Amino acid sequence: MSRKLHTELSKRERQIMDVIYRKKKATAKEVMEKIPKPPSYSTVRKLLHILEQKGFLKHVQDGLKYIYYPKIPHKKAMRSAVRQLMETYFDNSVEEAMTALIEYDTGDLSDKELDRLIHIIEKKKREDFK
Amino acid sequence: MSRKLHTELSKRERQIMDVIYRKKKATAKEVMEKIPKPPSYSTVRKLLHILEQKGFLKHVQDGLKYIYYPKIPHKKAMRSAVRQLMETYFDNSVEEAMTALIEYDTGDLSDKELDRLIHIIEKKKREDFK
DNA sequence: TCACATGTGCGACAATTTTCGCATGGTTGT
DNA sequence: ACAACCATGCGAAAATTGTCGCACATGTGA
Repeated sequence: MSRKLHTELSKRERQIMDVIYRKKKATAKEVMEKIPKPPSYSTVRKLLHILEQKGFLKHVQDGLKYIYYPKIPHKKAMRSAVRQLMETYFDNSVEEAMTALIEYDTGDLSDKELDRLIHIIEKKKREDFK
Repeated sequence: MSRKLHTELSKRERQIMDVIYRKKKATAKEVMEKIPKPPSYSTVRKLLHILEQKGFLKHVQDGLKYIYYPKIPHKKAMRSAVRQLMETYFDNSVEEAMTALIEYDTGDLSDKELDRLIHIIEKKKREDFK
């Protein structure tokens, strides 16, 4: 049932899913506000409805309105997106992806955080020994 | 001219671009073979043509056939994809992304490579001092 | 209780995407 | 020279996606 999030959605559908994964949850109104070149409220609602039918979203009623949540959990969707990216741009090389990530840094990676990253890697090293 | 690769393509178009970024270059036939639930050869060629018109691909003639290349260079497209992923799933936290990456590792990250990663980070640390 | 604001559901139309088949043209081997 | 093969280009139809407006429901406050 859990279809392929990253190859089976249309343009608008993906934009909406992205918003919801970013915000963790959202109402139709919020989605509309976050979408590039937003269509009408009506349209956004329709798309949300369709995404729910397709099994990518679920909703909870909150007073009058619906709050939409991803049906595929954040972590699982993230993993699938990472795999997709790794395959497409990094030929599955973790090292290359790492390097790109460090370069991605927009200047807010503090010294302390860099140290923490080193720790993470060292921990991984030790784990691999077992 | 260089449109937004990751929000402005249709489903099939993205599938095709993904194949080409993976393989660095490809003929219509190769693309067809790599695509999920492939349509006819004819269709793939048409899509390639459209993508070229839209400015996402260019081709070079090789004897009879066309070899397609991405017009937006691999590195630039990669950065844009990484940014997109970082925003959607990691709230722009490099540290969290790192952790996910290390977990992604399927066991082929050798000790030596882990050391190299540490070096990369330390280099970054030193650079930041300037 | 009645206007009003804020929601949803749905049907119908518009636009875009996706598909394919057919015409055509260059290459190769005989 | 001419099949047979491989490739491209293009037009038109089918399928999907995207859009919106209208009808209806619920909560709110004068």
